[in-house]
Amino acid sequence: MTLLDVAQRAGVSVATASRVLNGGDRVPRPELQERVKAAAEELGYTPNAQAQALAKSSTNVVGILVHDIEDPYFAAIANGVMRAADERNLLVMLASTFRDAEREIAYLASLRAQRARAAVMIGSRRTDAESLARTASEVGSFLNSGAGLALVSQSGMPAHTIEPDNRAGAAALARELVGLGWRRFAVLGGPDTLATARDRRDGFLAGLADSGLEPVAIESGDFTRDGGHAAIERLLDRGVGADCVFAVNDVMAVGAMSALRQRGVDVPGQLGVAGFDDIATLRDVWPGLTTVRLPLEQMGRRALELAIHGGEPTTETFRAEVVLRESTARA
Amino acid sequence: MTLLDVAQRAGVSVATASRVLNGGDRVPRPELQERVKAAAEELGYTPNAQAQALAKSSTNVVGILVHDIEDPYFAAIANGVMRAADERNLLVMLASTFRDAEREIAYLASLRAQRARAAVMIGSRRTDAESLARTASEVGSFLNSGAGLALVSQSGMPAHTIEPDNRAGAAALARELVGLGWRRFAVLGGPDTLATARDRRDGFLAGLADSGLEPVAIESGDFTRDGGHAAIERLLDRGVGADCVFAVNDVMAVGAMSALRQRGVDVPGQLGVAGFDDIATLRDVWPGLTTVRLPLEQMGRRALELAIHGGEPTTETFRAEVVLRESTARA
DNA sequence: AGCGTGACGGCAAAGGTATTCCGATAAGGT
DNA sequence: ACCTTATCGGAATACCTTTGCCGTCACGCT
Repeated sequence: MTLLDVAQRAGVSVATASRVLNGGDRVPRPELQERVKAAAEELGYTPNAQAQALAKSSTNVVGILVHDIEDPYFAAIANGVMRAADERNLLVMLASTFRDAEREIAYLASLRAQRARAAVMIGSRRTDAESLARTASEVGSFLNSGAGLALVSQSGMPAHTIEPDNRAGAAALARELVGLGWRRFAVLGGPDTLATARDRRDGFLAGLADSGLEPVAIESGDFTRDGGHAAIERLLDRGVGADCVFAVNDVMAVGAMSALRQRGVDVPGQLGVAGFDDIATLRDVWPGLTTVRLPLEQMGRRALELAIHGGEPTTETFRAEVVLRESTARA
Repeated sequence: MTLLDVAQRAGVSVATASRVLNGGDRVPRPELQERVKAAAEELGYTPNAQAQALAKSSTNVVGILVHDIEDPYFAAIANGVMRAADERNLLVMLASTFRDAEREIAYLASLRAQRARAAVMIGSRRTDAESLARTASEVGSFLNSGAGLALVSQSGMPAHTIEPDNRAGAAALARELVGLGWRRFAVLGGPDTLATARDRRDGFLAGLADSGLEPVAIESGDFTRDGGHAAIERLLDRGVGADCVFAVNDVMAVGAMSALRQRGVDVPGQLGVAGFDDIATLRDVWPGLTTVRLPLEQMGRRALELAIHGGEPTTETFRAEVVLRESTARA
């Protein structure tokens, strides 16, 4: 089961066997190749990846860190990373941090211990100063170990960064909605510590400001389906007279639509609803959700490319595109 | 950066350093522990996981194989596996096979090369004889290497198996629907090579047969949203007079509902729709989708437990539970 | 014929850690 | 005071592969 067994059975040295099976720079005589390959086949030999990694001091493992793999947003980006990894014959270690900064740091350390070639961290950066500092420290160690790193939606670290243009996308959405005739907007924001949520909210506000408008209400909630559900209920209870509501991501928007349905509020008849992300799984909800599309898979692909390529830290911005559907149609 | 560096800085041997950092059976004198820990801290030492694995000839890596991580069905199960892995301090290598049997086999071989402690394969078994045989062969090698293995929805291999009770769940759904007053059923089946799709279809037919009913039509399509969309269109074009349609999974059902909406067919007024899986992300579609709930996360958890526990091959069946919602409500 | 050159196989070291075994030291018992 | 035993640190070895280097052999050229 070891290379030695193969070599002995083929009647050659381990060096020769290794050279045959690796197809490296030096290739043994055809006859020996035959013998070694046959021996490996008969014995069902599988190289020990750990030993290879140790000998070569490099691996073909890359890591992906997501907050929650069940969230379709992360799944879509991770999918892009995995496709790119597959094309390069890289193995993927994927960790779900369950939105816990400690786990994120611990996993990054594990990846370093594994001598991973590169890692991609997906998720919104937090603005909580202390955990940010500890993450930054671990990121520094990781990069110091010689591995590549790319961040998605998480700038401020000395690594490659993929940044969706949340502000511009949200601003464009605001302008489109105003163009449709909506005027009295409410915003369902996320936690203030999530930069993504903030950027989208602020971008939307900026877009409104272009038309001299201000939102009639801003309500914050979790960045999840239930967060959107709860936030809109609070909004309705407060009785602000909005005619259109913008949720900073699709799952919040869907949660909000569900609450509206329970309360008998017609969408878009009584209230328009818009989201952000254009999650594929949610494209069939009714009424179709107006949203802002992000090229999630492509962002994942590119993140992996940057991570394994290394080099000077780069920031690449991906444009977002407004998608108008029935949930904001005007009569 | 190696253990030797730490040992030298602490003025002890590598053996002692290893013993301190690992907390094995023998524990050095407290004073030395202090010194070693301090040295490790100052140097920012990270053990080389490859070298550890080589020395111990065992790893703390487990693998997950899914067909498509973007499919919420797989994501939910994988999530359960990852939670269980996290609790046991295991690292997860996740591979998306993109529904390609070759990739699946190759990944399993990679996992073997990595000396993974265990693997969980999620996805419907195929009934294609040839690829089944090759998979079985690789599964045999994998188990032979001493690693654990559990399969979800994929019986017929000599490994632990987690089996959702597709037949019973579909049959129960059929009986409930009949109880509601539906009579003329159509079935949107999946590819015939997918055992999951077949079992659900056959279970549904058996449930109908209990009431002496037969479906008015069976139409097969891809196991995806688009598959459901296309299948129902073919059904409508053929003009079969169904009053209720059962799709063998939720994403197909949602695709079908979308097509019905485009064609102006009211759900459930003109046609009832039911699915299978109770995907969390789709619980907010409207009208609410009648479906059969599977404890997906729990199945994932259990799969990991069985995989790392090893022992004699077991089969555990998880019960499914009918969830009635608006998509099959009778006026 | 002699020498240089190139090709090719094998030996051995390196890569970092866990662990067995041995020697030394200290403690406890008679 | 001497012997036994327990304890603990360290040297050495095993884990498996890759790869630099050396020796050999054959071939071609002068």
